[in-house]
Amino acid sequence: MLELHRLRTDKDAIATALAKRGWGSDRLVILDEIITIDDQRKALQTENDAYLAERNSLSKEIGQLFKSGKQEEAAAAKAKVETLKTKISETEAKLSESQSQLEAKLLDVPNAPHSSVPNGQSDEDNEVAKPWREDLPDLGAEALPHWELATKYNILDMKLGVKITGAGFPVFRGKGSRLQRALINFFLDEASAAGYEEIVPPLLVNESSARATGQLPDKDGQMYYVERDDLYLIPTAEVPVTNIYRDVIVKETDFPIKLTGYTQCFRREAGSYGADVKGLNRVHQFDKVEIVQFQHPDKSYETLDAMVAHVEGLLDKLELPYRILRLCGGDLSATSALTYDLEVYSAGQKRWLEVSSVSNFETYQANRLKLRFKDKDGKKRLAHTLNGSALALARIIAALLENNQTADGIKIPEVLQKYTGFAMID
RNA sequence: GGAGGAAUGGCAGAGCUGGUUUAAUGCACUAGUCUUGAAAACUAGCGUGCGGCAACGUACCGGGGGUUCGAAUCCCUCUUCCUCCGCCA
Repeated sequence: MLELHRLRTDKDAIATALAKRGWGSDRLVILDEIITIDDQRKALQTENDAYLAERNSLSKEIGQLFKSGKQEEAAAAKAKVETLKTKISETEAKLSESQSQLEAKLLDVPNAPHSSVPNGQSDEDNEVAKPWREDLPDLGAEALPHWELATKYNILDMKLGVKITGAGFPVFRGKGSRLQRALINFFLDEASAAGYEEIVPPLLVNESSARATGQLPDKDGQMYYVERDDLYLIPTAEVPVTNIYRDVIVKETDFPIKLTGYTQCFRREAGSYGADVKGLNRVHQFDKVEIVQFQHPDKSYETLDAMVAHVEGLLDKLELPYRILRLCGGDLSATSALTYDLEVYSAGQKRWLEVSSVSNFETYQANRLKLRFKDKDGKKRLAHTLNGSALALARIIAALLENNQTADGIKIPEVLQKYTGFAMID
């Protein structure tokens, strides 16, 4: 949620920023509507507070009158309070109505994109912030996509997943499973070495948590929901890990707070079709190591760069060709102010696969989380939150299989060999 | 799943036979005095949201609802924790 105060004082700048998301004047009227509702809300509260103050002081008087035995005067005062109570319930009803209107409207406003976010409608307008530094690998016409390699070496079985659960639930086996576990350990070790505290969080979260990180209400349909217990399966470790700091006021000196967590992730994602969703390209359950940081507002963009650099380091060590995209306004998620996507080139499918998304949410997420810090003057301010995948496994495996295929089998990158215990899938 | 007990400000902990509680007190924390420095002692400050330039007002004692002129305090309900029983990797 955008901060109301910022919206009131900096409306024009926010409107300009929202235009990058394709918001025209027809949609931007919501900003003025919000301010009008907020004005009403303030007036109602002032009115209601006055009634409450009067009731409180009358009630005290009544107490005194009873003590001194003045029953009749007490009865008269009671009658006065009685009429006040009707007014109070009226204004309170209006007040809560305008509060919920305000909140509903605020939830409809996405984050204001950062000044560097390019204009654009869709993923086709994303800007290549950093192209791959060399030529892309060309394995020729013989190169197989990962789903065929998986079958050839019996390391991944999508059909078995259909039998056990349904489409989009991969079953890894043998060296495929070992590779999966190796990648998780490699990513976690790298994150620890970079100063992130490792977290093992719950995989199911309650409604408050899903709301605080912004999955609810807008992405309701993307999460699996356990109705009987009113819990949601997490779509990313971001949700439980970030919620560690819900309703927390930290010290300024605590920054940066760096957390990492490996979890399985569950996404319903009403699928697309064809090659986009084939094999591991898009699945309902996948593994991901997430990195999360909470940072002082003055330093969050340095931190964003550092997080991107961390992910780049992982890809370099895995010897995978990648490029970095700066998402345009139309492709930016509602909560993000600036997002870099890292895409890996997968030589079997001859296409780029998104393996990481690193974002700065500025105060948008912290506002719902109520994650604050006390600054030097003792004033409470919202922190900036950032997160990124480091990395999502399924597509990394897809790219590793495709790019490293040889006539003798699939080569394991050197850095992973101490984790897998083998150098070749054959 | 069954029975009983509990939930108060960063922590500990009063209040809980309803009315100067605008929540005592201690610890921790912050600033100052003293000191060569530290400790101790002393002085002051020290929860959060909303409204207000401010004074101040208002709300919050696990969540929600109710009774009452008035609720931390009484009632209902939900959640969580503790003790005991049952089941269980």
